[in-house]
Amino acid sequence: MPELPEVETTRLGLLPHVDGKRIIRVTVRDRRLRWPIPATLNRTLTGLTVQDITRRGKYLLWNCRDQDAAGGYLLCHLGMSGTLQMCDNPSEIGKHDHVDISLESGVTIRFNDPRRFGAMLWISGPTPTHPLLESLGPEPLSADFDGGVLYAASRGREVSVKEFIMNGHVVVGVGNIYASESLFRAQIHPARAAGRISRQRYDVLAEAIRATLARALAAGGSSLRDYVKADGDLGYFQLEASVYDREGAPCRVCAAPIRAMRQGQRSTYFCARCQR
DNA sequence: CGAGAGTCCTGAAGGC
DNA sequence: TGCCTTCAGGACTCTC
Repeated sequence: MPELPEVETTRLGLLPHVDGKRIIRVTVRDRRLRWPIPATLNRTLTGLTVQDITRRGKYLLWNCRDQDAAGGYLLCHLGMSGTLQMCDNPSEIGKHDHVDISLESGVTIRFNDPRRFGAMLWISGPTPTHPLLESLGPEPLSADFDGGVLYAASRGREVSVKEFIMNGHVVVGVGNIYASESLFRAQIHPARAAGRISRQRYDVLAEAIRATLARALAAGGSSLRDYVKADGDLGYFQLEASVYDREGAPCRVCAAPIRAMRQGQRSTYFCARCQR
């Protein structure tokens, strides 16, 4: 379940292997993802050089150009089970190996996605303009993100603060795990209505989100199950969760049992004593 | 516009 | 051992 730190870790892992390299072939074995992979992807990408990979939220954007700077962006989303990694043995095809991107250097990058919640789309043109990217909120680790942003966006909203911060139109990259962890750090009860939280508390929450994501990023991306880094090493990091998946276990601060509940079809974990 | 539910999918885990 | 059910999760899409 890649969250933002895992996506960023993937980006950083791939970059040195693809930056400035020419694509010689794209093999699409199974077009079925969140949306169908464009049938023309191989024809579109072959011959282009990867100029850069950037990230917007959990979307990776491969800037691919020819010598006249024509081209566009390959948009990738890992969904919840997708991996983009260096492929040591491209002749060995495994289950759910959807796409191979072969570079002139001999490197092959493989996209595998068992649950097919991921995406691989093509954006033609000089800028990464796409409906999926249009109304996204700020990057949580950028200077554009602070308590003021959360406060302003939350006025009049009855939705719970936990669902609010998971909304990509409010702030990008806060998934289910880090939403619970950030709220614990900020000592805010996850069921509290977003519109009834003070500016001061949003300052604390914004900092908690930033710190939680930055810590996970520094640890090399986290996952609790099946995440694998771009270079193929297991991305498990034993950065311990404060509340996530710890129902019944003692709060690391006050020892009260961690509680679980459902919010918007998602599991939430919290300490009823620490979080108000 | 906001809120809430539905949807896609596979694999792991739990119950019997 | 094996089948069946449930759950997990990102985020778009639909309905009210």
